[in-house]
Amino acid sequence: MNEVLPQLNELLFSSVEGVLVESVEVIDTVVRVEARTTARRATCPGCGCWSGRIHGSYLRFPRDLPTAGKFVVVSLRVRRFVCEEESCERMTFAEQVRSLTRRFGRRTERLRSTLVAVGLALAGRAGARMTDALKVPVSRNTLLRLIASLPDPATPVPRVAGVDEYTQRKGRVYGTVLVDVETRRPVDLLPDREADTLAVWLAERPGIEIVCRDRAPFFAEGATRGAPQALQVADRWHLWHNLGEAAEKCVYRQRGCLRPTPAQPEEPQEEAEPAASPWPTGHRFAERTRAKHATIHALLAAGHSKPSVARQFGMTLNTILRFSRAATAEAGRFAANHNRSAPARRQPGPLRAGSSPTPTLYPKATGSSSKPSWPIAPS
DNA sequence: CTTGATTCAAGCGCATGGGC
DNA sequence: GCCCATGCGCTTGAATCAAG
Repeated sequence: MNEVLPQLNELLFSSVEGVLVESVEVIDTVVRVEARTTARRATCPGCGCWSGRIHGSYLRFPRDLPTAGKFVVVSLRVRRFVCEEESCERMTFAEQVRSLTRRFGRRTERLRSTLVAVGLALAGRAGARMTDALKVPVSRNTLLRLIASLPDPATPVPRVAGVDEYTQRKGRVYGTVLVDVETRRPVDLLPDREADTLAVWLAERPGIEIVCRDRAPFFAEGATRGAPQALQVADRWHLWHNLGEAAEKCVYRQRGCLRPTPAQPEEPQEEAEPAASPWPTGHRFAERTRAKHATIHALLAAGHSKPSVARQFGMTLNTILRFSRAATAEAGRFAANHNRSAPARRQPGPLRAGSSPTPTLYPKATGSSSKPSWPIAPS
């Protein structure tokens, strides 16, 4: 056996210095490797000083990469050293084996890097299934945590920066996502969607030549202040989105010109009333708006004031007024979008530096509503 | 110097809830 | 049904202290 151990040592820890294999035992599906550290000294993680004064030792059981399809557990005896530096806060410290262990680590570094590679390639659930096949099973949460703990990769300053908002919790918490439009890769995430935050981020990257954004006033202001040298353009998605909304509302306004479909004699007639709504039954948005409309009317009927209802819903008073005047939720919804056409609005389209849409048309992120739709220019 | 007991904190798996 | 964030409780390593 003594002749085999050096070969096992070379096989199992060829890239690890300071570890000596003492025995290898196979129990069913588990390979248990007993090993110990051999270094005479270790550096204190607190002060960085070397110490050779041993305080004690204990066993650690880091999981390792599988061997021949069997789970491998290393029974590693590590020592605790006494830190002899008087100014150091630590009295003792445990030694770590470079490229094998880390503080609080329950896996060897090579197993950790393998799991990171699986996580990066397959992400949570698929990655977890793959680790089962690789005989190193971990949960999907563990893979995601490993990826999250990686340092952020260095990203070059984009020439064309895409700016849009994202939601951490829909209707409540919004942030800003920045994308390199040319490589189509995300560059950074900002914790909010404030003009100041975006302006600071852009000002730190003077190489940006074009800012591609939606028409939110806080993005317009942030881009104008932070990257005055950059050309600001509207992104394609919002142009199509605005166009689609405009077409939808135009058709709705002219619905009176549409000839009614001849009633089919065999179909039940009681369905005629719900069909008057442009929203499909069961649609989440439609049901939510109908419920909101009914609740607002109920509260007003119960004697609550409109400002009080507005506070309870986290809406502006104008929105409550529109709902209170509307006989149906559908009327309230479209009144909410169409009755605001009094001030002149800009058409969607390329935006020059310094230009910004009318700020009052886009409510601030107050944590009360979901992302509002953009107002449409009057036809 | 060694050993054992104790406490604290990090790592981990699981359950749950919200959003889509 | 899937994805993701979050919280909870358990396990285990780190750190400290006391006793032999």
